[in-house]
Amino acid sequence: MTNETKDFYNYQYPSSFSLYEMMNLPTSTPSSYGNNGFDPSSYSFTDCIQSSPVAYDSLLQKSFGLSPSSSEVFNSSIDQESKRDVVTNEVTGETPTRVSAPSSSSEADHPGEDSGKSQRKRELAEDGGEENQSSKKVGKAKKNEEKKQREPRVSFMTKSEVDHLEDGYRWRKYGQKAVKNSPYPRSYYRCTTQRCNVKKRVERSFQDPTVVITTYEGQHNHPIPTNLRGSSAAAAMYSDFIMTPRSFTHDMFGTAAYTSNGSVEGALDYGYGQRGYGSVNANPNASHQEYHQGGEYELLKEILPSIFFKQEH
DNA sequence: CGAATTTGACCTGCGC
DNA sequence: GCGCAGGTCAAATTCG
Repeated sequence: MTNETKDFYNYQYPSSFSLYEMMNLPTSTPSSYGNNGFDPSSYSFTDCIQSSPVAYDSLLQKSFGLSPSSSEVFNSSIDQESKRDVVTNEVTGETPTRVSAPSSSSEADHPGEDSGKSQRKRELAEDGGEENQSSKKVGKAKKNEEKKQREPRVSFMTKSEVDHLEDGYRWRKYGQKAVKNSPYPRSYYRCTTQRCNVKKRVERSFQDPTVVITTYEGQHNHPIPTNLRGSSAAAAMYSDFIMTPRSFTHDMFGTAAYTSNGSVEGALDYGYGQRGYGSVNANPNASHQEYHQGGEYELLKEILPSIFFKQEH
């Protein structure tokens, strides 16, 4: 694996939480998350697992009717700023590598920057450049102020023939860029709902063109548009969705299904129709729901409405 | 005709 | 400071 490849994976999948936390097991590196007081073991999948204390493969089986041997497992992660520079290459299982926040996250670094940016651009056009310097300075000052915030990101890989998988939300494409060292472009989408600034990037893996890498950024603040709920079936028809937290994949499947290039294959029904905003999840424990408000768990529910949070009985 | 997509230009951060 | 790469804008174009 080349360095670029490693960078690629490190960028896409900075580890955010480990299997140990997810499974509520003791971890030897508890200090990893102590920087900002954010304890991922209190959020993310930990409680998902806790609320349904089964092994991941059992989770797959019970929740999705999948067996590890029949669904292809790739990676996903929840990206949290405080943990961004603690990175393990879960794909290769290589030694942890320190990776600084990538420049590609520049926009993510400055949510809400868009308006200022576009305003600046408009000013440039309208003023004929006379106010260029001042407007640039304003932009920079504004940037610094807003630099702290960064939307959490979740990325995962999906085996699919279509680039843009239907996930129940409405997206507007606002850009496309060629990706270095990849023949496949990266597409940029923004949620079309007003005041919802969730974005997602979609690109095809240059290593495995059958794999689509989707990165979500931010949290939806609205329900899924109801008139789209049925349409996801089409995407599910020819996509094998794989939802595997990055560390999860490595730690668990590194010794199990994931090792020998390990794949766990199968189709997964998106089933968005079951989902309601903030109301549907796999966790029958109401207190958990409250507990997760605003955490990664919520984010996951928003982003993956039916993958992990749907249970049919 | 409005909404969505395309695409070239532009902006920003980072590494050298 | 410069060049590169990622990310965004917005006019033009296409689509339904």
